Amino acid sequence: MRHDFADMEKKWQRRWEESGVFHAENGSDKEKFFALIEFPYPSGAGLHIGHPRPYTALDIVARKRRMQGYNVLFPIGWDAFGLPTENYAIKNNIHPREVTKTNVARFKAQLQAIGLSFDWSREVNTTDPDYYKWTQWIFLKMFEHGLAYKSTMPVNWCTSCKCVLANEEVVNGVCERCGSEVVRREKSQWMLKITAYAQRLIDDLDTVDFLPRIKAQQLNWIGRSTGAEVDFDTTAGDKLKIYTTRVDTLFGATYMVISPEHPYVEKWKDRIENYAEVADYRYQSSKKSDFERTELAKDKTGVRIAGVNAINPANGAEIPVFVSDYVLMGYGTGAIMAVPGHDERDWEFARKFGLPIIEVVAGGDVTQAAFTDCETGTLVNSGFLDGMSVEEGKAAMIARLKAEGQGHEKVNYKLRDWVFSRQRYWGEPIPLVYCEKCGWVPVPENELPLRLPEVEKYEVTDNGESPLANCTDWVNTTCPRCGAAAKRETDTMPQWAGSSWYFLRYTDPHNDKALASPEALRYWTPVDWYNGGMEHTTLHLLYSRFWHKFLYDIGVAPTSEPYMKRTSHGMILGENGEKMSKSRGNVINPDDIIARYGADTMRLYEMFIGDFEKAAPWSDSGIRGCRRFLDRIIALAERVQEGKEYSAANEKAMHKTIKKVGEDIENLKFNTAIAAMMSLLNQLDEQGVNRAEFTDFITILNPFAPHLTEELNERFGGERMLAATAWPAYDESKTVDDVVELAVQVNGKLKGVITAAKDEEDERVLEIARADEKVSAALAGMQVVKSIVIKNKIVNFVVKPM
RNA sequence: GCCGGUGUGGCGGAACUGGCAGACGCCCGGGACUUAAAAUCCCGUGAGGUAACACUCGUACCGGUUCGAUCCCGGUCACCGGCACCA
Repeated sequence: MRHDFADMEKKWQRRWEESGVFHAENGSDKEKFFALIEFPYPSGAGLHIGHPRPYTALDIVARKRRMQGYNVLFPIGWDAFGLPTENYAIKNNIHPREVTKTNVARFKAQLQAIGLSFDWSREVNTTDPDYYKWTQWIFLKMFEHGLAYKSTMPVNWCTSCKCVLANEEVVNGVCERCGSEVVRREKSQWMLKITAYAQRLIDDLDTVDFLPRIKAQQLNWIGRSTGAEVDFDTTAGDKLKIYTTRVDTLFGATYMVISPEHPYVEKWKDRIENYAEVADYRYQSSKKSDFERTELAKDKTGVRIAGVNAINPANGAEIPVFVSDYVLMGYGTGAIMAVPGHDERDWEFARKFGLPIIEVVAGGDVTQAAFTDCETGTLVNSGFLDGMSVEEGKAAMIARLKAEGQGHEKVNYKLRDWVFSRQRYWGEPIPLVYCEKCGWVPVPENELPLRLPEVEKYEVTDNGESPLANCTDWVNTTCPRCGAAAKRETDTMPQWAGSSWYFLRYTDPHNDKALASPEALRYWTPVDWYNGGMEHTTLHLLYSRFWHKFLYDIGVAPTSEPYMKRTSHGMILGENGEKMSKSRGNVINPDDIIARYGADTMRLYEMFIGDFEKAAPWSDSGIRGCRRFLDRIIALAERVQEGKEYSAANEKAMHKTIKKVGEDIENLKFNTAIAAMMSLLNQLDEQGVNRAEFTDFITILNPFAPHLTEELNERFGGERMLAATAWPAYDESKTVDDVVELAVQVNGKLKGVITAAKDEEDERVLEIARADEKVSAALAGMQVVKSIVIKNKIVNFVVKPM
């Protein structure tokens, strides 16, 4: 029999859509299950072969849960604002809206061809004004609550995109998107105060089921450290506040360093004897990009501030103050005490500038290298701390500083506030108006969405302003508060905005009164299972957790965490084991694969290709094995014996496989689930199969290869679609064998395999084992010192020569 | 440097968290069917060794614990991912 996969697959995709079997139901009293995949950015390149891997995985989970009676929400949408679309639009002179429309249509057709069980009636698009109305609304709420603020600060400026980037978007000093150089620039930006949520973002990780490596990466990114702030008196008559994690080494502080951007450079201007030199150093540093500043890190630079010294509060010593760009303004207080004996950077700096190095923790040789071990050292040369461990020393020093009003404990985070402005066209307009009299005033809620105006050109203006700045009709408005002439904010939001809350919209996507109704949110959220790429761990995943916590705080979201469970998939690599890319010429196009093998085969292969969580190279011959598997099932269908008798062997295999496939799906072990079904096919092929057995088989295969299994089910007169059929139950007692094989070892070396009844008495098992020919040969002339029987598994005779 | 992970046949990968290493698939070899090829089906396939058995070795490397280690412990090496002048 020949199968026209293309027609057959289209037919079932149509049937599913017409029947609405995959529609999630609001207001149901069934138990819900919310499965979520990261909605794609509809790029011009079309769907990548990597997309279907996570999509199919959660599709399998969703299909199975539906068959198990859950009310399943498995939605899809488009994360469609963003630079690539805008750049393409500029280059080809097409409106970004049109580009988006085209790309979405293409993506949609491609996704539908895979047979994913999305509820297409809930499709969302971040560029739809009915959607971004609520993105703007959330921003305004944050503004109201003081979490959105404007700040002039050094920002990452991509020289090619002509756009500000968040720290997260700068990778190794270059733009994550285009790879161009990123420099620092002073700009006035909208910021979101994610740092206010740092501790909660850490703490609540304990309440969710994320892969350990995801939690570890988030913790790392947030970068909490516990230390102390200490005030140093200065000869300028003021106090210089520093942050340190090693207060125990205070006696070893022999100089201070402040960042070039530190405000004291200006504050002390009149006292600094070499101000010109200091100012020049500051200017030189400001010209360096972050990349240069860190890459050239090995060689420390700096300038001593002549005319101001600091007093070490531990011992009253007067110590010099330097400016150096190895101290960053953005972390701690922008100033440090330098303890060259016990900090590598300080040690290098001290060496270069000939500064004293004092050992205050014994255990190393500070003339050779900084001794940074906190576990083993004992404090020395430290007055009242002498003899203490590092930990004891910290506590004692903090107590004393507190008593003297010179310092206190302090927790710091590496996490910075989120730079939220983009000088670009294709993003959500920031709904604020600047009035000379009233300052920043929100656009009234009833005027949302604040739509993107039509403009002629999307290019950034030469001075780095958003293209919206040229749109004077739109920019010039009146103040919502006082009615005076005012100007709109012309920056737009970053791509991360729309994706920070999209999953909430799915619960009630057409609501025009709220981002979603409280009932829908209460029923559907949190997301039960969210799968996505590791590359989003510190960006999207953290941002959306932050937004969700805020929505929780203002009573919109019912839970403080958005996602109960987060898993991650590995990339699909090219056949040569390298990352797929046009330049490497190893790109596989999903359209071609579907045309050649069918969607079921592609689904199956992407699940069989390897460990779901790890990267795996594509293999053209590997996928043929999966197609062969389906062909063999079609062949087996021809040989189904109506009314074939009950077969104990088949029954056992069935129950075992149903159990294994069910469990493997829940554990992301799709590869072994498929292997188990391949084994089952081998068994049924040999033993013959009756209709009931065959039906159970295609039912558990249905989530993996939904089209073919529906077709076969229909051919066998199945009354309803497999998609609407119950997931088969298994009988635990029928998954266990009543006769088991045991390996028999002599001194740990395998000598033979015996069969015995399950849970057979140890004595009897030993008897059978001794009777085995090879075993008895191995035991001949030996004295058995010990006999070990592990139930249903193994027998081991420990022997020595007689 | 810090954090996380990985290392198993020619290849992708299995192995109930201490119990027959290599499931399942790919590739490859042999055979059947065919005028022939493709497709399909059957057999074989970790390495050494043997006429065939036997036997020996084998989960990156070295050592340890154990009746028994891919799994646990100590050390070494290699690779991948994240962070990184964060005091």
